[in-house]
Parts: sequence; C-alpha cells; structure tokens
Amino acid sequence: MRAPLMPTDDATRDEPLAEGARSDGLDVAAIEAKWRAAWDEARCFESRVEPGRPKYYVLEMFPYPSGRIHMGHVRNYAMGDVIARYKRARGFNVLHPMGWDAFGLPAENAAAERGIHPAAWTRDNIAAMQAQLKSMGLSLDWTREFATCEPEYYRHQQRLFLDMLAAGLVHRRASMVNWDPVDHTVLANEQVVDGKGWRSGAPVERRELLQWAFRISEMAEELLEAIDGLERWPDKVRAMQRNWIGRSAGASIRFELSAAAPDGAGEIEVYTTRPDTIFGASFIALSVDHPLIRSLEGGNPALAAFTAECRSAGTSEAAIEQGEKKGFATGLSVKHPFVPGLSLPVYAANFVLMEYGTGAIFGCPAHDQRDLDFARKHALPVLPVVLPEGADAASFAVGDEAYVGPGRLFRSDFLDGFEVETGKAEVIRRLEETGRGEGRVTYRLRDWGVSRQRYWGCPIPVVHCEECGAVPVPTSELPVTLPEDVTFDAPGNPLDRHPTWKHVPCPACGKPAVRETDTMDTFADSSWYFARFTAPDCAEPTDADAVDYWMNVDQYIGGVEHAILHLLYSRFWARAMKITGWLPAKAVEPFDALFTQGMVCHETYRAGGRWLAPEEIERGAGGAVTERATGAPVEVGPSVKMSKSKRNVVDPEAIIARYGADTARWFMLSDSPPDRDVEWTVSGVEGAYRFLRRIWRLTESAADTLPPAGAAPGALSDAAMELRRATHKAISEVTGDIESFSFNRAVARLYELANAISRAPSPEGDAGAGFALREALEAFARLAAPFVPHLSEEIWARLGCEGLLAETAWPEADATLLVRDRVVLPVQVNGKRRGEIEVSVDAPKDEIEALALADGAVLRALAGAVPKRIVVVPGRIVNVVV
RNA sequence: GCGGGCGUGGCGGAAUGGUAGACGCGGGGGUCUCAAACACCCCUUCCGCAAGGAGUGCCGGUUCGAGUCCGGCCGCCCGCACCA
Repeated sequence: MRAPLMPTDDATRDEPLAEGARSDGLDVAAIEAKWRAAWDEARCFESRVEPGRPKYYVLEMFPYPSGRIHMGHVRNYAMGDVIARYKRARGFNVLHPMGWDAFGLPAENAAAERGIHPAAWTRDNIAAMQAQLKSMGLSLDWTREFATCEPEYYRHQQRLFLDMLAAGLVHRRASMVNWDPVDHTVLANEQVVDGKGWRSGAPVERRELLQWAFRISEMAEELLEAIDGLERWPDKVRAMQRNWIGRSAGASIRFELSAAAPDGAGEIEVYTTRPDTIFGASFIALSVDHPLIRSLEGGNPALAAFTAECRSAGTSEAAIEQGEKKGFATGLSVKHPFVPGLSLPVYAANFVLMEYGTGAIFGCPAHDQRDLDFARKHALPVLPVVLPEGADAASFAVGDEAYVGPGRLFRSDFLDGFEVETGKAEVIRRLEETGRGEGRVTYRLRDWGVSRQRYWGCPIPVVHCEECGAVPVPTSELPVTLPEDVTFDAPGNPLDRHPTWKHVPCPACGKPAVRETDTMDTFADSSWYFARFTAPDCAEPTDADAVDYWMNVDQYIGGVEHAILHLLYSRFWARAMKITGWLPAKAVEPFDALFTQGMVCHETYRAGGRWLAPEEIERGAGGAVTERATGAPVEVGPSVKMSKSKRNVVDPEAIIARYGADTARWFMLSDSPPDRDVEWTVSGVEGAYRFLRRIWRLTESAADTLPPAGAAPGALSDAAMELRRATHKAISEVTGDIESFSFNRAVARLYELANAISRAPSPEGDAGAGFALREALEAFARLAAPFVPHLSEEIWARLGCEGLLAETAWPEADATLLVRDRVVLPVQVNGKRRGEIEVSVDAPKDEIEALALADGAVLRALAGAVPKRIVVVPGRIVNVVV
C-alpha cells in the first residue's frame, strides 16, 4: 500500500528521513540546533523581578525523573510553551521554570535491583531528561532549575516543616496503616492488591504506628469554601476536591449503655446524617477498631475471631464491594434517647469505618440500604418513619429496598408531620436540649500522614529523646542530610538500620538520642516547589520580594491525575506558608488558573496474545496488519493511553530525531482539543511534517522576490486585499484561540492562512502583492512561533526581519481589514436555507428584504405564498416566514 | 450509588441560538515523471443522473430559526464511594 520511501509505522526508528524529503533544503536538525543556541546566547527566557512591569507565571507540573520523557510530557510542555511564548510576545515578564520532582520509590527500586545508588540513578536520569526537554525548544528559564532531592532544596522544606510544627500544623499521632511484614514498610492503599503487598505478595497487616501528620483536616472548611473562588479551574477538578473533602452535616448522638461496658464506658457516641430517622433505629453498629469493641475482645474469643477476620480482609475497593455485611452481636445494648424502655442491640460490624465520624452508627433499616441489608440478615425490626408523598401511613412498608427519598415523618412522636430537613433541625434541637447529642459537621478529609519508612525522601528533622520526647532539630543545624553509605539488600528502611547516622545527642538535653528515620511523603516536595521557583537560590525558603512579585501562578498546566492530592496539598501548604510567614496572603490559593490536559493515546497491537510495539507491526495492501518479524496477523485494538504494559508507546526522542521538535509539537497541538485525549498516529505526524515543509517552501520561493518591509503601496489589487484580510483574520482568530486554550483551532487557522498564502498573486512586478505576501508570511511566522518556534525563527530570518522572533512583539490585527464591505447572506424560508444574496454590509433592511424576495430559489420555495414576516439579522441571515 | 463530562462524515474534530461538517487525516481522480518518490490541482456527509431530499444518539418542548437552550430517555468515558 505504501511505497518504500514513505515513512510508515516504523516511524519510531531513529533514521532521519530520506534525502528526497529534504529536497527543499530544510535541514530540520540543523535549524533547530541553531535557533536553540541563539536563544541561549541571547538569554531570551531568563527572567528577573522587574517591579512595575506586568508579570506572567506559567508553570507545568514538573516531571519525575524516570529517565526518559514520554509523550505526555511533550503534550504538557508544548502547551505551556505556547502560553509562555505568547505571553512574552504580549509584553509580559514571563516566569517559566522547570525542575525535578526527584525523590521517590523508583530510585530505591533501581538501587535494590541494579545496585545503583538512588542519588546517582536520579541525577543520571535528570541529565538525560534535561537534554531531551532542551531538544524540544521550550522557552524555559533553566537558570532556575532545581531537583527536590538536593539538600539545597530539601533543607528549606525541613525548615518549613519545623515552622509548621511550631505553629501546630504538624503533629505526631497513632494511626492505622497497611504494613507489609516482609518489606517492613507502610504501603499506600494503592499498593495493596487483594489484601497483599504489591511487591512482596505477603498478606498486609493493619497496624497502628506513630506517624507524623499535617493537620489538613483542621482546614477542611476553609479549603472547601475557597473552591468557590477558583473560577478558572475546571469544574471537574473543583467537584473532585469538594467530594474529597466530603463535608456532611448531621448530628452526633450519645446512646446510654444499658449496662456499663468492661472498660467502664457508659455510652456510645454515634454520628448520623439522618437524625430525623431516630425513631426508626433498630440497632447500633461499631467498627471492629472501635475502642469499645477492642475492650471486649479479651473476654470474648468469638468476637476476637470475628474482628481479626474483618481486619485481615482487604481494604481495597473491590474487596469491600463484594464483602457482605457481617456483624457480631456483642451482647450489649443501649437505651433509645427518646423512647423510654426501648433498647437497641450493639453489634460489631465490618462495614463501619473507624476513620469516619465516630466509628459508630445507629442503624435505621427502613431508610438506609446498608442498614436494611444488615437488618434482614440479623432479623432486626424495619420501622419506616418517613412517609413518601401520597403513600398510605397504615400500609407503607419497606421490602428489599430502603426508602431514601423525601417525605413526612410519622410514627416519630414529636417529629410527626415534619419534613426530612426540618425534622433534622428539630431533633438536633431536642438532643442539645436534653444533652444527648448535638449538631455536627463531619468531613471525609483526614489528616495527611506523611511518614514514610523510606530512604529516598526528605528527612523529617526531628530527634527522639527518651527524656525530652520528639525534639525539633535546631534550624541552625539544617539540613539533616541523607547519609550516602546505605544499602538496599535488606528489607526495610536503610536509615533505620544505618550504623551511625541516626545516633545523635538530643538537641535539648544533650543525652544520646535517635533521629527520626522516617522521611516525608514525596507529595510534600511538590507542595511548595512553585514558590521556590520564584527565588531558587534564596538562603531561606522564599524571598519576600520575589514571591510578592511572581506569585500567584497565573496558569498551571498538568494532568488530571493530580486533580485531588497534589493540588489539595499545595493549597494546604500555601496556607501553612502564609501562617508561618513564607508566603503573602494573596498566595493562599497559589494557582489562579488550572488547565488539565488530556492523555496521549495510541492503537494497541496483539499477535498470539503478545502485545506488540508500534514499530513491530507492518501494514500491508488492503490494510492487513502483520507482525514485521514473523508475518503473523496482528489484532489491532482500540486507542488507549500509552503505557509500557500495552507497549503502545512512541518515544518522543525518536520522533524528534526523525521529524524534529517542531513537528512533534505541531502535531501534538493540532488534532484534539487540549483537554481531551489525543490519538498519536503516524499519518498525523506525517501530515504535520508535510505542512511545515510546505510553509517553508512557500517562504523560500517568495523570499527573494519580496519587497523590503515598508508601508503599503497606494492601491492593492483585489487578490492582494484578499490576502491581507486573510492575514488579519488569522491574527485575530489565533490570538483568541490561544487565549482560550483552543490550540487545535489556532492550528486550523494557521492552515487557512497557509492556504491563502498558496493562492496569493505573484509578487513579481506587483508591489502591492509583494507587500501583502510579506505581511502574510511575517504574520504566519509570528503567529506560529509559540507552536513551532524553530521553523518560525528560520522563516523570520529568511524574510530578512530584524532580531529574534522570540523577542518580537505579537502582531496586532487591523480592525478595518476584519470587516468586509459586502457580505453574502443566506436566505431561509421557514428556517430552511433556500438561497443567498450579496449585499453591502450596511444595506438597509428593506433593501435586504426586497433582494431576498427577488431571489429565484426563494421564490420557488415560496411557491406564491405571502410572507408573514421577514427576520433580518444584519450580517448574518435572512429568514422569510410564511 | 454519588459527582463530572461526552454523543456531529470512514477518522480526529469546527460551528457568539443564524449557511452543519472549518482545518487536518484517510480515500478517489488528475498534473508532473520513462516510471516512481516528492510536490501541486480537483473531488470527498448520505440518498439521487439531476432537480431535490435527508441529516448532529432517541422522544418531546421553547424559538422566525436548535448540534447549541429546556424536559425526559438511551449509550459511552472519567473520578469517588460500605462515608453512616
């Protein structure tokens, strides 16, 4: 199907394109290197505080140094670069930095597997990825580059930690964790698969450990309310953050135990969002981790067996989803707060979470599905107390489905007749009156546990002393640096088993003590890097003048996978840094605008159950796809996110080597709206490459015949005017499209401008045509510069223009060229398009009506009918209504 | 279950309530060439020779006019979730 010289699906091979493809004299690799050197030389992209000059801070989420950039990076950074170059051309003092989110587990895994030190592995990766990013021609201020794994960065993070500790924003508390007994480490929920550690395969234990935690839950309400002000964030992300914080209003109710529990407890406090259904309560259920249950376990082996079983069950979603509602009757009972003589049995239940509310609920089976399932299983009463509109009070019953809708309360004593919402208020009022409970707001958001039993993270700057407790390391002794001499041949935390590092005198009393050997969650590193970029060499965490000038980030761009944790943590840190004096009040919401880009997808290929990479397949005549090496038929699967496991990845380095960075950038931005997924295709890349060469040929063929830049000669031909109008339309539209993040539309507008240039009259012997063509080509270069900066510079230079395009102002559209003096108006009859008329743009209505009614096609459609009304929308449309 | 989003040609996608399908990909035809490649030109929603008709997931509604707004369905994608 394809001729041999056409690059096909093996486009990821490194060979540059055949000579024939470059017969136009465009040596992509050479010009790209040349212009990058020119920008470096001119230091175009370095920025500094310039009081009084408007600034623009554009930031893309910084990468983890995995070793190679992937297409997701290309997309992310191409978008950010469009914004940065555009804003710079608009006269802003642009801050566009890059750095490395360099702590994390993969470095330790590499160390364990290959015997490389995590620091060496990370630094090598940074060097490799930095070279790759530089090859993209991004307008980054590399003088601000830093890696979070270097003491020059994390010393300040330790300082911030200590300030937060002093301000009460960090505390040490016991918390339940997933503990891998083989690897001797805490696992995140995502690292627990089917109840087993993802690496060790060992059954995970739930353990209580002392862990450092940021008190983010104290800020739940503020973090929630401030979401309303994030007007330039995607609704989706705002909704996700709201859900994550998970505010719910309800009541806590204290139920008096009929007989005191073994631990002396006299009551059980439950949390509910449906206090109005209190008269439908038929049982109490406690989490198996509830202190009362724990106190009962000792004297009740059957209960202990039950709780042990529940705790060993996986905490994964799937396990919970399939798990049935299990309960164990404790034999205890409580008194109903409003019904004298009524007692409710107390269960331990697997579906009650200790982490939410009070770890105890009252069950109202008629109006909660889980409670109903539980009640049916344990033969507990189901008492409807909410009567749906129109239902009969005497016969209304609940079967297998709980009634959770609105209605009026009944069989509820003093609540009878109340609506659900007013009933809630009334019962809360009564609870508060009798001292049996009160209204209470609960959040799903929990404190952020940051202790990690890892080596490759920021050391927590605390020393544990038997006498003094947890003692902060004095700021004068920062940084607490990671020891270099560590081994990864044994499970557990190398810091913990290091022979000397952790043994230090107590900073307070001087007696022998031990360092905290846990390191911080790497999310901490990325929670304030945006502030550090404003003054990366400052001796303190931030510089007041720099953060005052540069903050906030005007435009933040990254993947939606960070919609919750990273962004929420950053919002928390910004507030904490304001409290501790490291950020101004205006920066508590550090990201003014957020854009979340879609993923990069590619078709998938399988042969005989094996995944094949794109370069391993071949397309034959008739579209048949086969494996290149074996000729085996290949099954082509749907386009999904590029991933190593499905092998549907295309390496940006290979693409850049073959086509150049401009082609990669252009295609990445051309096809799909930036917030949607984009499918990477060879034909699309080919198309992008063809187009860039075409515009170069247009430049090349015209350049020597163009008049020098200057004022427009007196009269222009119609064709020249047509080109001028196309040029200024493109300027106007591309500008709007970049402002609205519609890069795919901007690209389409540039194709249109190129098409107009193709149709342009010859400049030879026609000064007006020459003027229009020069204007069009210069405009193309300037408008395309944010997308394809190297080629644009080359065109700019070829046209003999002064200076670097990277330092040239954005073009302005001439408004007089955007309006035409004559327009074609479609004419509808009853809303159906029947004909069109050409009128002068300011033609009076009656003239337009007369012309419309005289149009042949319109007359035919009217078929003699008399118009009842004629709607004329000036410059738009005419509609004849009969 | 809750929340968010999306349904438009063969494909990616355009379209302030105003000519649906811009622009690109793919496809077809042609020019150039000994022949290719490269490039350039024309065509390309569907039905129809044409005139014309139909058409933006489905059903209704508002409007002179609906892909767009409203109501109700259907389907797909993403996030969260024994959250009391």
